[in-house]
Amino acid sequence: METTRRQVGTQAGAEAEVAERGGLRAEKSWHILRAAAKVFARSGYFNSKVSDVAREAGIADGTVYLYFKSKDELLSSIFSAAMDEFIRRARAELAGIVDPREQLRHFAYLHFASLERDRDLAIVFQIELRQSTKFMEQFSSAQLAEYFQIIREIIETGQQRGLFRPQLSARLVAKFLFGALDEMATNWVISHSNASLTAMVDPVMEIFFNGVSSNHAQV
Amino acid sequence: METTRRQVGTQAGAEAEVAERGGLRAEKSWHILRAAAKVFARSGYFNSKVSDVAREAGIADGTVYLYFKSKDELLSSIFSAAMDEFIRRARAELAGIVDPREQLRHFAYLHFASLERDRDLAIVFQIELRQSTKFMEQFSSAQLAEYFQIIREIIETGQQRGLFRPQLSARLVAKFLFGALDEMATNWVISHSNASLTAMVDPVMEIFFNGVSSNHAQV
Amino acid sequence: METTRRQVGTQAGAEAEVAERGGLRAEKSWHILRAAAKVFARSGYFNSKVSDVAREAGIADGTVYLYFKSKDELLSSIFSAAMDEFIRRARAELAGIVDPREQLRHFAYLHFASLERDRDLAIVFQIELRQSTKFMEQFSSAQLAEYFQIIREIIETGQQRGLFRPQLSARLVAKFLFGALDEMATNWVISHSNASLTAMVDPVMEIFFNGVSSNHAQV
Amino acid sequence: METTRRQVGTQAGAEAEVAERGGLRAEKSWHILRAAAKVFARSGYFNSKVSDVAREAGIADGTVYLYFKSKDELLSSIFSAAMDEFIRRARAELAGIVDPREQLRHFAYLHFASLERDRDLAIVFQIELRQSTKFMEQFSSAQLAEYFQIIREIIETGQQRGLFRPQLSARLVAKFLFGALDEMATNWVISHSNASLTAMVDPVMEIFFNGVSSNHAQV
DNA sequence: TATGAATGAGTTTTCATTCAT
DNA sequence: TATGAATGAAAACTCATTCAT
Repeated sequence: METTRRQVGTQAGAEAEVAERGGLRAEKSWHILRAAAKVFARSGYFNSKVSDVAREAGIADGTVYLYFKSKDELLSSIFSAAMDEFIRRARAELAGIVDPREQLRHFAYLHFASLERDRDLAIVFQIELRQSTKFMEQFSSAQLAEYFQIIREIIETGQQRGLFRPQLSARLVAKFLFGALDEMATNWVISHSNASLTAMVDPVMEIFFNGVSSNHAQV
Repeated sequence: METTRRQVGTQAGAEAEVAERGGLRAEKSWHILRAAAKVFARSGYFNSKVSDVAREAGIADGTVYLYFKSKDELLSSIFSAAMDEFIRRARAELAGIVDPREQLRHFAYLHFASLERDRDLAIVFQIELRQSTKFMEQFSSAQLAEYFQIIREIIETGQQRGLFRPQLSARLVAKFLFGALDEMATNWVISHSNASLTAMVDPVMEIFFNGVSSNHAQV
Repeated sequence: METTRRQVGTQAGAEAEVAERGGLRAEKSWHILRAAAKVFARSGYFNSKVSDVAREAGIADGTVYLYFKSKDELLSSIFSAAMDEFIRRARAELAGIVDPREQLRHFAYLHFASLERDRDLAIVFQIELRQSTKFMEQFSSAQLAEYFQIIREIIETGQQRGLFRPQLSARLVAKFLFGALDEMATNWVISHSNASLTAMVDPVMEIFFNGVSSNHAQV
Repeated sequence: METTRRQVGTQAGAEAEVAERGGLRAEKSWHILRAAAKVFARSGYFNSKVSDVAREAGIADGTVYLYFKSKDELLSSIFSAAMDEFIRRARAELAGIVDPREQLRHFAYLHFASLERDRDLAIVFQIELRQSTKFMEQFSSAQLAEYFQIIREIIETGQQRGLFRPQLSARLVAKFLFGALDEMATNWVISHSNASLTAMVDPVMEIFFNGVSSNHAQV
């Protein structure tokens, strides 16, 4: 069974797409966010100066503040924008899949693909965004909640259909899966791996579905 | 099958134990580290001032620098000290367990127990230490490597004994497990949960061993 | 034979002149340098805080760093600016004098006059700039070299014209003269003398030209 | 006429001599001063730590304060001790010389010789001691006064005997000579010259006595 | 909208000096 | 006398943010 590769698009494609969706303001805003992601990925959030971001974006320092109200908001907006996009796409693409197992697999694929096609974003997501309790508490609850919600819904559907073991807590399973995917992603970023991250989807999901025990001996 | 609860000790017990092991210098060094963990956990690393740590430890600002050469080293020493202790204890206790499945379960138990008994440490580990590429790259490789190595060894032994599926990459499985455990821990910290973290060991390991699929349908 | 007193200008005159020559940036830069010289002269370089300089200049602390990259550079820029000005003026005015003896005398006059008309500068030059090997080695070679070069050229010309004893090392004579002038200046500064420094030109040059021996007995 | 080379002694000789003159306290005090001079010469006064001096002297930090009451006093004591020694020696040796011209020459010789035989001392004298108005004003007056006094006395005697031009201000001439000697010394130190400093005595004194003008044309 | 010069709050770290032993 | 652990004052510099143009 193969990893589904529905058109995830190239990075350039994504840029164009986003640009055409918004007006001029949205376009510039997005342009600044791209610059910020690149700068943060290169030097780390704390070592990056707002003026570095401005220079990368080809605008004056003050202009950044016409679009974002603080350096912090630059970081959280990178997260929000990418998460919105991810969730929008996930919901859209998952709607076309029937089997909850394939839905989960595709969800994992989208997760990895969105990081793989934009390494700057991956670095910001896996490394820079983890700083500070502020982010972890503030954003986790707000936007990650929907991420988890999607997984939970699929799990619950799968349980209703007899595909997943019914006694498992859907909430726990969702965290379990996220933890596994997140660790793969972090590891891929930190190791500066050139290997494909999406190639990990099948092996990871295989363990997730079947566990590590052989002949399914109950432990 | 129950989670093994070999004497993990209380936090107070641990303090006394460490103190008697070292000389006066080690004792004071450790005292400062405790204060730092408490302060960092309370306010976050970046919002904490070295003078806060000094005050918490009941010493002068400058004295901190007689034991640690920078604020950064305070953070990394919290990690190192706890990891050393964890690994030492894990190796010791795992040696007394024969079944690789029980070894993994106990490993997970130790992981959760060491965070649960010291919430300051847990916060520092799950939140504060994730900041900056510097830490992630610097310490990951050095000390986390041994953490992963222990898991891998158990996995491989289990595979040789026919307990774990032989075709799985031990490396991948180790990351998978760590990711799941780490996410549980982070979630426990962020949600300010009063629930027991160690109580999650069995449910988590159950999924890890058996997967989420019902009747083990190969996906 | 009198000391030539070509228009050396007042301090106020000098300020205006420099200001009109540069752009706005140069003007502000120069304004900060004046403030720094005043503060350093008053309290000494090490006892002066950058914030003292900023307050004296009527700007914010950080603004100093938009024009100079360190407190050190403030000190060295005072030297450089004054030396550039001195050398420029010296070369210009010496060009109009034929007799090498009068050239040397005028050179000494300019040296003393530039210190006398700006006591802050004099204090910085004679006292504050002497601190640290760093300055002495760094700037000596770079800018003092031209100072010495001017003297040497005059000496050599004088020797060719039979005015100065040909067997003397021009290099040695230049150091000899500088040493004598420098000591007079330092003494004038340290003693808080109200006496005229330029009044010392003729007596000093007289000894320099004729030596201390009476009836020219060869010693 | 040759530069007199009365036994000025080696540095090792000097150390022994001083040591035997004082008691144990004086000996240790002197030992610390040697260490301080070495450290200050190597790193500069401001970059040197009291603990560096203590380590160089092979004693504990606190012990330094049993002999000197501050880091500042360490610097000024180096000056005082060397000046005392210099003046004592100069007065003693000059007493055996009749001709004021030879006295001056020998005085210059002693000045250069004492720096040449102890480069650490030379660096401290020519560079480190010049820092801060404090030193320049405090010590100049106190101990340099006697230095100048010696020169003035010789000058005045020489004038009475018709050897030096009577109309010259002895005070001015003393400064003139000191300035010239001081500049040679500073130059020798800064240029890291391996050339002999004492070799400069004769050429310098020759200019001092006879001036630079040829055929003694009155300028 | 865009600019970019100016602001000024904020904190780690050093190291001379002390003093209990 | 000697030690050296502990003290704590002190300041250069950065950079996010503002605002007059």
